[in-house]
Parts: sequence; C-alpha cells; structure tokens
Amino acid sequence: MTSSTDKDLLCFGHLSCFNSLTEEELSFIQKSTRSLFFKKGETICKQGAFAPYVIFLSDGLAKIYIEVTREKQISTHLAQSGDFISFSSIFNHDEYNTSAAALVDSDVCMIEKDAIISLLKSNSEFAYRIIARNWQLGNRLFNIINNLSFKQMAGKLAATLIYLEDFGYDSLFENLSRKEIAEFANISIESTVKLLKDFASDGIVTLDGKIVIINNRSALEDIARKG
Amino acid sequence: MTSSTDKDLLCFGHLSCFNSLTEEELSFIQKSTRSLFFKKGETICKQGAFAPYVIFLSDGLAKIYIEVTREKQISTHLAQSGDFISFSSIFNHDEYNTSAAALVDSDVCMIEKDAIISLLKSNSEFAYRIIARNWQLGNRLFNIINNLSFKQMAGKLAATLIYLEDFGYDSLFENLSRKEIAEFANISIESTVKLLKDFASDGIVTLDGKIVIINNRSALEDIARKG
DNA sequence: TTAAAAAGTTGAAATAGCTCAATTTCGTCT
DNA sequence: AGACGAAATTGAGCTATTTCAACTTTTTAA
Repeated sequence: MTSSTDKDLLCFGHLSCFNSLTEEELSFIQKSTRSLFFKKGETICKQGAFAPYVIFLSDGLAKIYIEVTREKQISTHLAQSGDFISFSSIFNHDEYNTSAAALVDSDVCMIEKDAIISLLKSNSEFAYRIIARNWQLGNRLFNIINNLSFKQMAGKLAATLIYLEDFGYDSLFENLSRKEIAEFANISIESTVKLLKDFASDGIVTLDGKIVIINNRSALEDIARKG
Repeated sequence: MTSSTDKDLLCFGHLSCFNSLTEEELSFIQKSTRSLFFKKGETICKQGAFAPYVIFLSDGLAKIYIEVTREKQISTHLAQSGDFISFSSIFNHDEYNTSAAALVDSDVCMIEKDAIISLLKSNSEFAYRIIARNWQLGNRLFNIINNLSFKQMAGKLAATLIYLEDFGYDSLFENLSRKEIAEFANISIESTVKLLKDFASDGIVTLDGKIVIINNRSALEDIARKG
C-alpha cells in the first residue's frame, strides 16, 4: 500500500454521510485523515489489532470477516465506495472487531478516531446519519444470524446469493472465489460447489466460470425462507 | 399488560443515556411515552409488526430473539433495566426486526419514534450515547455470529454460558428454561441437557435444578475458543 | 512456454448432532 | 392432597454435512 495525500481533498467529502459537514468541519477532519491504496487481496485491517482509526472505503470493494479460529473465517458483509469498513474502534475497546481485505484495488481513508468523536459530539446531523448507517449494519447482522441458524445448507447458500445479488456491485462474482462464497454462506467449499451445480441443474442459476447469474430469484427466496 | 401513566415521570429520566437531557427535553419526550407493565412470559414486541415506538426497558428482564421459522427461534441477547429492547424502528423499515419477551415481570416504556428522532437531531450528546449503545449491540451480534459458526456444539454452549454469566443479572438462571438456554446456544434442547451434564461431570459447572453455577470459567473459555 | 502452484471439482466414508419416543420430574390448579 | 400438564431427561437410530483423497482446470511466475 502507498500513501496518496494529494487525493485527500477528494477522498470522501462528496460521499454520503460526510456531505452534511461544513467547509470547516471537512477541512478539520481531512487533517486527521490519511488516504491509502490497497491492492486486490491485501488485508486492510486485522481483528484484534489496535484501532486508532475509523476506516472508510472511498473507492473499491472489500470483504469484512470474522476470524473464528486460526483456519476458519466467516465473511459478514461487503463494503463498496462510500461505506465504512470499520467504525467500531471508536467505543469501548481499542481494537478492530473484524478483519477486512480488498477484493479489488481500493482507496481507503484512515481517519483518526478522535476527530470523528469530536465531530459526532458537535454535529448532530452527522451523528444521526452515522446512527442510521450503524443500524443498517445491525440489520445485516441480524440477517446473518438468521441465515446461520438455518439447518439446511441450501438455505444458507440461497440467502448468501441473495445478499450478494442485492449488494449491487457489477462484476462482483468475478472477484469472489468459491472459497469466499463458502465463507459468506458458512458451509464447506465442497458443499458450495455441489450446491451451486444443483441450483444450476434446476435452472435457478447459470454458472459461467466464477460468475453466478441468478435466473430464478423467487425460487432462491423460497429456499432461503424455508431454511 | 396495564397502563401506568402515573409512573411515567420516573420511568427513565434517571437512566443512562437519558440523563444528558435537559428538563425541557425530558418533559418533551415523556409526553410521547407510554409506560406499560408486562408479566413474566408476555410478548413485548413481535418481529415484523409495525413499529411506531422505540421500546425501553425501565425495570425488569427480557430476552430478544429472532423468529427464524414458525417453530424455530434463536435468542440474540438479554435486556435489563436501562436497556433498549428495540431501537431499530427508527430507520428504513417501519417494523421490528426482532421479537422480545419478558423473563420476569417488567416495566416497559414505549416512546414514539418521532420524539426520539427529533431528540437525536437536536442533541448530539444524546445521539452520541445512542451510537455507543448501538455499537455495543453490534459487538454482541458479531460475537453471536462467531459462536454460531462454531462447528462443535460444546463451543456454542460454552460461549452462551459465558455470555449469560457476564450479563450480570443475579437470579438469571432461575428465569431461564433449558429450552431458552438452547435457543441462545442454537442447539437442540436434548443436546443442551446432555452437554450441561457433561460439563457438570467434568466439574466445569454445578447444576442445581435450573441454576447453572460456573466453577471453571477458564475451562469454558477454552472450549469456546476452540469452537 | 513451461512448470509450479492455486483453485475448483468429484465421489466415498466418517460423524456430529438432530429427531423421535419413552420416562421422570416439576409446577400448578382445583 | 391429588391430578393434570409442562418441562426436563435419557437413549437409540437417522441423516445431512463435513472431511478426506484423488483429480482437473486455471492462474501465476520464471
């Protein structure tokens, strides 16, 4: 990863929750921000590491995941341009509660948490938008818990495909390995492969190399609903 | 459940995130609040129902759970005096994303969401405290996802017992059935019973009727860590 | 261009945990 | 006090999913 401070001014000012900030507030927070470039595959942050920064994805695609054991990890959600990769560092513990890795080459802003905190405390519109965002994440987490508690792996995979589809990133599947899909669904790689074939032979999806095209969305929803 | 408007003024003013409010703000929000009493076992809110209120537990104990299918539910967390039972109703959808039930007789405040919203937008200290709270819940949800992805049920139950212990409610186990413990751990009732016995015969816990006393916390943590 | 490594695919065997069914204990109501 | 229903307990069989191992394809690197 390389520093690119010349891009800082354009890093996030135009994006989502930051556009409620005044000129002053923007320049204040940009003094506390460092913009970094991550190549596809690079680790952006590591669960358990000290967390002096809030991490914001200004351009790119990343997966956020939990390291369950040394070998096993489960992906919880994706982030694209304008999303926070980690917001948690602000409260209580001073460590990241998830890891994240770039799925494509990505520009990332590391914002000192003290700057975010003072902004939260002074600008209630900003705080409100952050609450709304955190709540969306919370909803996603409830959704994952729902999916994980399915007994049948077909339900887990169907729910995963729906999430990936709804995320709305154009060439998403080109950037996801079978292993990564398996980590979102929390089933084994082999089961993922077999089930994808099953879905394909039922005409629910079409497989074209890495790419998974969803043909019959409502069939998937049915499978996901029944667990 | 019965209304008890005479208690409204004492309902939550002294509790946690509300004590940053001015006199005016307090009386403003209390005009939009209704205080209700729920008996042990009663349902406080239902996943999927219209959600005009933010629900706050002023006194008691409640479990918050996800209804996965018609028969199956998984408990995500507990709430005690001073905790929000549902905050989600404020954003996006107008429905509760979880259900909740009283585990002991409980006093509950139903606060109109518009009142909370205007407070969030005008009082940034209040908003900040709400963010911090929501983040704690987010952390808990990540924790659950971690536990659910364990392959071994011993790890799930161990992690559940640790959560219940750490929650710090005195007579908690007296108010939890085996079924409810199973719903927190997301394993079958029968497996829960057998594993508790196993833990007991290993001296890790002591069973006294419904009550589970943790003798060897670090052994439990070990089991939970290994999944 | 070729070799090596990584990712993907397939089938067979092993097993963890669930379901089912029977039994016991506990709590509550009359 | 007795009786009923609910909750807890125990064991046995079943099955879905993982693990393992072999193989193929794709990607990367020299």
